[in-house]
This record gives sequence, structure tokens and C-alpha cells, in this order.
Amino acid sequence: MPELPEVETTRRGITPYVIKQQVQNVVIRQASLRWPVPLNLKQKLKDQTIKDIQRRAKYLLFVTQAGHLIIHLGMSGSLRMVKNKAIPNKHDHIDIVFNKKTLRFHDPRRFGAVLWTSKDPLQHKLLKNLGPEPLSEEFTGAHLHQHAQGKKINVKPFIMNARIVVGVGNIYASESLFLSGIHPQRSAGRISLARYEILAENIKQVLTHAIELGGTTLRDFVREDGKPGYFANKLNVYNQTGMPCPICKNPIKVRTISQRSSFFCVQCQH
DNA sequence: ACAGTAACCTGTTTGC
DNA sequence: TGCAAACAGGTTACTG
Repeated sequence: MPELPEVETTRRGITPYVIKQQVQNVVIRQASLRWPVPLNLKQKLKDQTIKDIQRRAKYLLFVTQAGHLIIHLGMSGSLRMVKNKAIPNKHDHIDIVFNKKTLRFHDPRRFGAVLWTSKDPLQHKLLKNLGPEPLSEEFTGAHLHQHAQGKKINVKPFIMNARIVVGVGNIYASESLFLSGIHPQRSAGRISLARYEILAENIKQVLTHAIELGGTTLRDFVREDGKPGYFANKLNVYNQTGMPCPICKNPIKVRTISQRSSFFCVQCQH
């Protein structure tokens, strides 16, 4: 479900409710997620105070004195603040209970992850090989161009590779390629530096815009308060098969590239 | 090193 | 209408 804007929207939404709050209890109803939820999570988290919530790629990092709680939402995960007495629904796998409210992790497909580390979270196996944040100065067209040299992979899966740049998922990959006039199946190694500079800029723009609108709700993404994000109204090509291209009015096409649906305009993208 | 594919899991949509 | 196949916002792990 969530790409970077949805994870960032979640982070901003829940932060006011959990910052400086002490964990009263941890309830694990389902420990079988993408990786097993640590059996000692309750023991680690209980009585800890959440100092901050940071984000690296699509991982949320809950900072405490004793270590970091790492949460990834996978394809269908969401975090919501609920009343402490709220009765759990199906797929409400984990509760982090605070004094006033409860943070509830919901994830039907269970591709998400809830982990704990006492060490530097950035050195965690899942985080240490990640590429730059797309909204950082480190991420540039030159960065993309440099890493694309000699690569035959299609540019769409290339920009979705978290070792190259993090946070660009299936929606925003299609959207940023459209804005850049680049065909999703062009070989990554055969794109000029000038075009990569345009692409990097468009990735930043589209992610920033999506964050401002609270992310994209296609089916079940909800913010911490249960409301949707409004970027779905702004999509140019994603999920727009057959609709007129906003630029040339030709119908938008869909094609499977690297096992993912890709949406584009044959007229405007080369 | 790289490219392509299968896998993890459940719910919803699509097509016959 | 019913049933089965296809598909869904992510990422790792395996294959050749």
C-alpha cells in the first residue's frame, strides 16, 4: 500500500499522539508478519518513552532510550490511533498502548514488519544498504546517471530499486516518468544525464506534492485518523488506463514491467 | 554483478 | 450468478 508519502503522512499523523508518551503495554495478536515479531518486544518496549519518530525510506523508527522500534507497512499495513478500549478488528495484529490512546498496527496481507533493535538502526540488515533519500540533496540526476552506467534494466524498476534511491514505489515511479517524458521500458544505461536531472527533479516534486496532500488512497490507505489521502485526484497516469493523456489526449496504456503494472502515454514518453 | 522470477499473504476485482 | 483467475501501494531471496 504505502509509498514514501503515505509513510511520511503516517509519521506526521501519529507523532503528536506518541511523542513523550510512555508505553503502558504491548499486545501481539499475530506475530507472523514478513519476519516474526520478536517474542520479547513487550519486555523491550514496556515503560519506554517514545522520544521521536524518524523515517528512513519506508521504515518508521520509534526512538527510545533502550533502542528502536522499526515498523514497515508493507503492501497493506496501516497505523492508527484508537481509543484504549477499542475492540480489535480482523488483522489488527499489534497494539502499543499509551496512557491516553493506543497505536494499532493493521495489516491484512502481513507483508509488513515490526522489529526491535538495540543497536544503530541504520546499521540494521534491512536498512544498511539503502540508497539516498529522494528528498535529500544527495539525490540528484548525476546520482541516477552514475549508477545507471552499463545497466540494461528498464528505467522503471531501476528507480524502484531501494539501493539506487528509496521511497519510489509503483505509483510515483509511473507518475515521475510521465512528468519526465521517459518511457518506463527505456534501458537505464541509455538515458542522458540531462534527462536524469529532469527525472530526479520530478521525483522530488511528485513526492513532495503527494505528502502535502496526505498521500494517495486507492483502496485502503488511511491516515492515523482514518481519513484518506487526496493525491489520488492528482494522478496523471497511474490507474488511468484508457483515460486521455493530460497532455496529448491519447489513451493511457498499461503494461506489466518486472511483475508490476506500469502506466504511461506512448505518445509523450520515449 | 546483473537480470529475471518466485515467494511471502489476504481481499477484491475481473472475466468466463 | 458463480467460480476461478488475476491483481493489489513492497521487498527479499533465489535462479541462471
